[in-house]
Amino acid sequence: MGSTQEKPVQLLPMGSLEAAAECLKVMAHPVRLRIVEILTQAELPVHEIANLCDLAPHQTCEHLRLLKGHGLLDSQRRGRAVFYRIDNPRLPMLLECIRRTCPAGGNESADDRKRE
Amino acid sequence: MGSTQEKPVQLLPMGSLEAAAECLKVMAHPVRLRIVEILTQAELPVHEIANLCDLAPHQTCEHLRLLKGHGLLDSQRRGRAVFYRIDNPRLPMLLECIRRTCPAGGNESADDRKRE
DNA sequence: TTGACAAATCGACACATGGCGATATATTGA
DNA sequence: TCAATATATCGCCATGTGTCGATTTGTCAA
Repeated sequence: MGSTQEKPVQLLPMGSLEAAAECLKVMAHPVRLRIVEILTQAELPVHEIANLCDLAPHQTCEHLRLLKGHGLLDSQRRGRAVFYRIDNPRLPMLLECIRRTCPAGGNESADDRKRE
Repeated sequence: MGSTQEKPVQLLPMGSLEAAAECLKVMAHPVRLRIVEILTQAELPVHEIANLCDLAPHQTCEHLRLLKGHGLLDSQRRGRAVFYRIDNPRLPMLLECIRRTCPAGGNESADDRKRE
């Protein structure tokens, strides 16, 4: 230890890892992954998101609030509906990363599954 | 609902999202991100990893055990040392995703980020 | 104004998790 | 055998998180 010979190891600053961990922590939930996946493709109001996720509206709200509270989503009210959209470039990239590392490749739609 | 105008929404099967969330949950920790980052570049014994992470050996063990328990790492004993290495293709890709979405681009090491 | 709908918030609970000290196991060399 | 090094595990406690029911706020139409 403490050798003068530094290893050719290039490491990210700890602050970046902490920020990334924070983001991953928020995203480490199947429903929130689904929400972000949906919002990648469309800007939608809460009750539509809840519908697509098969989730109670007020639970959907809590997930959305958490995501927005971490600067991952943005919202805008139109009439009585509030539309959410993605507000962080890390999210689409993370989703792409997940798609590419899914067992089946993840590029195909869900039609080869019985559900949904 | 039931409109004839359905959106071409392609969603991953829920099982894939649950598996991905599980993986993200394990990786949502700055130290474990650091460990995986290190192991991306070299196969190392526990005490070296602990050293690079500035962490107590037995804490390093716990992180390694958690990662291994989820099939993300593999280990091999050589003498009295146990070497760990990455055993899941999702990890390098996740790290790459993090590097590319870091504020500064994340390609440079921490020591040449003094100015600007 | 009232009523209906949409979204958000609050309080409480069970449960999981991280961090820590202490201890246990495994391997090597004397 | 024993001691030293290297890993691994255990028990405890404080904290964080997910989930739920109930309630509140905001908006529109009549």
